[in-house]
Amino acid sequence: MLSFPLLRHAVNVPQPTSTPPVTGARTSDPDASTVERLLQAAAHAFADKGFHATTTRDIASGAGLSPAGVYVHFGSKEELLFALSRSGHESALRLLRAAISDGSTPGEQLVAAMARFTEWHVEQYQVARVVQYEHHHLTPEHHAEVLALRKEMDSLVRDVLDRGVADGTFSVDDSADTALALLSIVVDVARWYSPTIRRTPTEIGATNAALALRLVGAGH
Amino acid sequence: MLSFPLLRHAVNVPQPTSTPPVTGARTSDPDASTVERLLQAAAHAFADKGFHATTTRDIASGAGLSPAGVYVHFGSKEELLFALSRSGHESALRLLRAAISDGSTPGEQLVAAMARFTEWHVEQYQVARVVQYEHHHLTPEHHAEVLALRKEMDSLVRDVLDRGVADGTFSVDDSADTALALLSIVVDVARWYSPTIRRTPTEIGATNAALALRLVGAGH
DNA sequence: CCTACCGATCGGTAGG
DNA sequence: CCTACCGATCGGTAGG
Repeated sequence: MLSFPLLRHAVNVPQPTSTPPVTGARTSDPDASTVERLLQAAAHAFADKGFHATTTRDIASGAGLSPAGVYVHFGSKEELLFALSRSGHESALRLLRAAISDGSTPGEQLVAAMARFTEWHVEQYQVARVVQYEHHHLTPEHHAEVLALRKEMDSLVRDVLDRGVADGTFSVDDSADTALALLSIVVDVARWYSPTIRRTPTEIGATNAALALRLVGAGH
Repeated sequence: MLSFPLLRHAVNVPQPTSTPPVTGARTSDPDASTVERLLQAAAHAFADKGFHATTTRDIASGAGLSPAGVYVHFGSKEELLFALSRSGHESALRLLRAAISDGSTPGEQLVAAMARFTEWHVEQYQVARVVQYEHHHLTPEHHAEVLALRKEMDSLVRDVLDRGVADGTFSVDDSADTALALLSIVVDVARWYSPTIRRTPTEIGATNAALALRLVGAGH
């Protein structure tokens, strides 16, 4: 299991100092494993230019490798996208599940899910962009695998809404429509966010959590 | 001024019958002008595969032209994207302004803006996808021109919110954050919508308008 | 608006 | 994991 999408943790690990200095266009952490560097460089490039506009040479040089270096670790450019997309979806799903299990009421669960999922979209906005906007470029088989994970995210949110309606804390017209709108607010962060924006992940997460409570009629 | 982004109107115009039958991969209305057919074919292809994955040959054949036919009307692939993106932004802006001027109260204006802008994203989802997700591929000069139009859309929505707060019908914590969330709900339609979805544009528009009222504390 | 074409680039492979 | 390379494709142009 790749730890890559949760770089916040990896960054706090003690750093070996035996690595040669970074040269050229390398954009990824020189202390990470080669596969992790490739995934990081791919996330960077795919988020910035999109899958098709990114060349395997961009990714290779971003990871500090020769043009053919990608093919030592991945069979094709699409397989690299798949590895990145799948691990990104799995991280997001774990995060959502953890946030929901932290809350003891539907209101707390909704707030935790919106805040933490939003924070992830900000902190991992390059991975999030690939997760949300590049999965169409996968092969049909790989796409199907990722779509199953996406449906699971949707269900998790809808289930929180249904529990809140059942216990009377939420009031929504249609839980599927409302879940989609909640996810729209979060997913769209990956579109508009840029590192030049001053607001912190926590602030953006708190804003989206408050908006979510309004949307389910529990905003006061 | 191109009428292209409002095809609903063009389709109701009487059709001349002197046009030769459609052959090959043509995807656009054979009765439209060549420039309009190129813009239609480009919207189709850019929305489906993205700017970089689309070849000028895809667009040319979609419009019923030879591979070099694009360059009779546009200097480059990017100029074609710019023409499409600009006319799409202008249509969207006109639509938003018209919807807002139709309402006499902030509540009516918000409902009209959300419903009609959402309907546009559904009915013109290919143009909307290009408008919302492909503008990064423009040259810096063209990008700046389009960003000005995007800021104007944002201001229109924020102004409705501010008027509703001023007259006491809305209650929002921060009008900029709330305007962004409202636009997220609309823009995200271009991501998730597909023609296989059964709900009509009117239904989706009404749903988003109702969600918007909840978000501004006027949902009951 | 088309045919024919060019230079550049790209994904991927051979063979160390 | 690299050097060297190949076949295919692409954006764009010449010259009708």
